[in-house]
Amino acid sequence: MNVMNASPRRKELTRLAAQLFVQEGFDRTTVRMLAQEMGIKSGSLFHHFRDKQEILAAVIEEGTENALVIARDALARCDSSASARLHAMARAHLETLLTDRNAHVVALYEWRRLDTEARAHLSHLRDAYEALWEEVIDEALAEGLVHGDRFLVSRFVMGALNWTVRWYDPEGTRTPDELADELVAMITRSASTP
Amino acid sequence: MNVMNASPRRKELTRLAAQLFVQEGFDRTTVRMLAQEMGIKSGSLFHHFRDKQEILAAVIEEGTENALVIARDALARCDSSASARLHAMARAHLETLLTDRNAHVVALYEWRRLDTEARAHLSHLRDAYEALWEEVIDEALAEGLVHGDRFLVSRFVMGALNWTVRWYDPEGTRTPDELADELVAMITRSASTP
DNA sequence: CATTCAACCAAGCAAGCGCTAGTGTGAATG
DNA sequence: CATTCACACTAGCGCTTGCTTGGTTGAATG
Repeated sequence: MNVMNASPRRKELTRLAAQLFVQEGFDRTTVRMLAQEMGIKSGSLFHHFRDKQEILAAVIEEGTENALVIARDALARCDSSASARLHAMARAHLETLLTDRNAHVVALYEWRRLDTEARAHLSHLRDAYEALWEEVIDEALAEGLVHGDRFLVSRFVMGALNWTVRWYDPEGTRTPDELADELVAMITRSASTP
Repeated sequence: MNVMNASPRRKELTRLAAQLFVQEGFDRTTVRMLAQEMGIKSGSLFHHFRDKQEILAAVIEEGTENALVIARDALARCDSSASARLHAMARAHLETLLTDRNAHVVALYEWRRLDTEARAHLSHLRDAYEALWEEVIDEALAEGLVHGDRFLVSRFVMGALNWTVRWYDPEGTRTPDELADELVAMITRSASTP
């Protein structure tokens, strides 16, 4: 078996699995469907993954790790004003969400299908990502850019952003960046009225 | 068979099904599990519902119809200012979402499992509900209570509200009404700065 | 040139799935 | 009193599921 490593083949298989999981949902995606999409037989699948659950974990892990990297990069690259950082974070969030869409839809919708150990491991990744958000929100609150409870604000913002995977049309007129800016504008116009 | 009617027995079974669908997900919930939860044998289930799909449709239909009724009542009961209507709509949304939680979680997460005809029928219900939202948002925009694109604003707001089912704790300190008011406050403080 | 090894396949098992067929009730209806 | 009806049961059919087993490749390694 070839578990626990990150061979290029495994990465490619993970990408294909993400697509199928989005199309059909995790439970309705059979190992035979996965194998066919990958151009192999169903038995061969278990050379790369211990079981079906591990494929799901691999998909979610990849997506969340990417999100973390992109968000950290974006924050490191922008200047240190609360406004710039808030914009950067929102843009980074939508960028990952909509370009690496499959993995994130799976993470959002199939999280509960993870078994206990996988969930424990991935929870840390997700928490690290959400910590970035709360940090940025804290700065925005401190500068009076937004008002309200830090917990509530970050949940509302993440809700609004994550919901976009349900309606956003990449062929439409708006870019993800414009979307992010509009949301930030919606919640920060209150800045000048204390 | 007893399909297409709304016997009290069927209503009760639908409520139980909603709970199981939330706990396990639609696909992982077997007809045998449903039957056991209902205190009957699996075969008897098909006296009340044509097939498993119809149980899902029943769950979602009930939830959406309730949401419509509650939202219309709330709008009819408040005064006609844009602010009052916006608050009423947000409160009504969270009230249904969090008290009739099971049905709505199913509607949000298992929508794609509906077959074509059921989806067509339920789409109308959902559209009617979303139309209420856009109406209220339009009024808020007209009065300068919020700014931005009507389409975007309503999507962002619904995203923020629907996301609450993922983190809201009914045992916590905040009531749904307070939550709704805080969200409205977050996006309307911009009113006095044109 | 022998060995190793990742990658694959063919075949199939045991369990579980949605659903059906046929039957038995006790209460309401005519 | 005969009939109907809603509701439940038993038994199981036909199929799909995730996964295992044992064996075959063709390229890389020493």
